[in-house]
Amino acid sequence: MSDLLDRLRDRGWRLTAQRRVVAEVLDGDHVHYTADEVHARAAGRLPEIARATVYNTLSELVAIGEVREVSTDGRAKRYDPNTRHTHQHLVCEKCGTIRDVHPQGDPVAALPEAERYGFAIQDAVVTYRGTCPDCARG
Amino acid sequence: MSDLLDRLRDRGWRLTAQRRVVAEVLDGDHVHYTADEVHARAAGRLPEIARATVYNTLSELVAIGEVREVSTDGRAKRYDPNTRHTHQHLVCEKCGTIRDVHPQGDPVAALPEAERYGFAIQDAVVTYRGTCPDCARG
DNA sequence: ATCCTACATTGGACTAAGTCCAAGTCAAGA
DNA sequence: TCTTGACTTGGACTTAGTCCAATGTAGGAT
Repeated sequence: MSDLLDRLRDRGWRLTAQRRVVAEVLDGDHVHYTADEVHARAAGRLPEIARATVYNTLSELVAIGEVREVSTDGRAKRYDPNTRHTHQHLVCEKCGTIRDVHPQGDPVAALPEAERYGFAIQDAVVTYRGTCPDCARG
Repeated sequence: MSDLLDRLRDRGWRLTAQRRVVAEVLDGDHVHYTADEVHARAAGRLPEIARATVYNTLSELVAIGEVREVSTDGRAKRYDPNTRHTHQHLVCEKCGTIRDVHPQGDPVAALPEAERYGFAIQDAVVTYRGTCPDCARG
């Protein structure tokens, strides 16, 4: 985590208490909070933090590539701090749980030239949809 | 298109003027309108149609599998009437244009058992992101 | 150690996308 | 043609997110 703070400082970021707690909240594996969830957790440590600040900070983290924006369900966007290793997502249709997964091969290679319509393709986002073990039991 | 109306009638739908124009708007290839775009086009033919009716009709069409809901960008959902042939989407990052594409192979097969976390996987949604020829020239 | 100031934060108003509901309308079967 | 339950309406409401003027402060300059 402190390495993230270091990277931010290297970029000339002012290290405010607010940015610190947002960065702390976004620490860990399989973390995919919505902006409101980040705000709620950040407010646990720094009660007066404003929603606008959380949105600002998240947008900045996305802009510099430290956090990925994920919109799996057309509802609130989620923020994924794991940008070190490229990965895709596995989502439970019932409860919305998200796991990071690593499929084999390159999905971009599966798209034939004739299907590219002259686009310069940058990447492919894959979302696996299914039912998690907990929901299957329920 | 009238085959869609037939299928709806077979399901016991009341064929109102409103449902008719929504179905007509959603006719064609590479159609991916937002709810508001559907409403605007429908209102061209039936000026008094309410937004709520368009939302209702779209939800029903999605529920019975005649239309697919697509959320590529975390903004408004788009509605895709092409559900006969499974396909994925190619999106231009700049202008938002969407094309239907047909990648080779089954993306679900690319996910190793060890990466499935006990989920029962139903399908995979793939979004190719890139820049379309028009935007590349601009 | 303190001062400055450009950058950051705040909170409240605003927008976009979508949902909900009570009252009115109408498609289609009897 | 009548009836009725399904459908539509429009406006209020919710959720997610953006914007902005006023205020605060991190960190370099002195």
